[in-house]
Amino acid sequence: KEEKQQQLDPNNPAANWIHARSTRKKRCPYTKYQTLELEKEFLFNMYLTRDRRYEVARILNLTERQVKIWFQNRRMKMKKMNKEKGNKGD
Amino acid sequence: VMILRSRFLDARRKRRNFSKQATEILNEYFYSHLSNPYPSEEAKEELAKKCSITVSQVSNWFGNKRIRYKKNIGKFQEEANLYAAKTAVTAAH
DNA sequence: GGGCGTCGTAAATCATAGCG
DNA sequence: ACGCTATGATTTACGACGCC
Repeated sequence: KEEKQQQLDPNNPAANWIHARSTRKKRCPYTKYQTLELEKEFLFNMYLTRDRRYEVARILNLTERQVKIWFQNRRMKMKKMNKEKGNKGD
Repeated sequence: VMILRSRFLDARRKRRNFSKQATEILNEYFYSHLSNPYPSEEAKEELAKKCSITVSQVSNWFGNKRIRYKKNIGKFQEEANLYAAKTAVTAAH
């Protein structure tokens, strides 16, 4: 394995679009249990109240921020699925 | 039965690689916009049409391409030169 | 003005198509 | 037939911006 962060030389056209988000938390896949419970909650309602968010986070051992973001992502996923559904049924 | 069930549940992941021609079109765009490989929504729609794939698939392709390119520029150098040359020839005519 | 909304994306990971 | 890697899709986590 090779290592690497190649230093982009100024000639490289790609020099500017590569920007590293240094302080971002690494993605960590949720367990089946966590995902299942989140899906159940989503089925109950797509938008969380502050109290529900607190409860769900506590029960699943996630932060409230993670739960909030999970719901945001889940709504985007639903929107995408509906859009593709617009074309025919196989 | 379990096999059929798993296939049904994971049907979304059923995929075929894109045609050689579609890949060609996407790569041409990518390498001719290397300084900013972020197609607008309209450009994505046009690429999708030309490649006979969906706009989401175009977005996925660019997302994967950008990250994989950046992770190992050396590995893509040959490909980059190939498309750069192709674009140059096209422009000349 | 803070907090949650969407939108587009990065990066990691998943699942498998396909090739040697 | 099989193992491996390339490839397309999905999953977390944010930044940027909007609205109330």
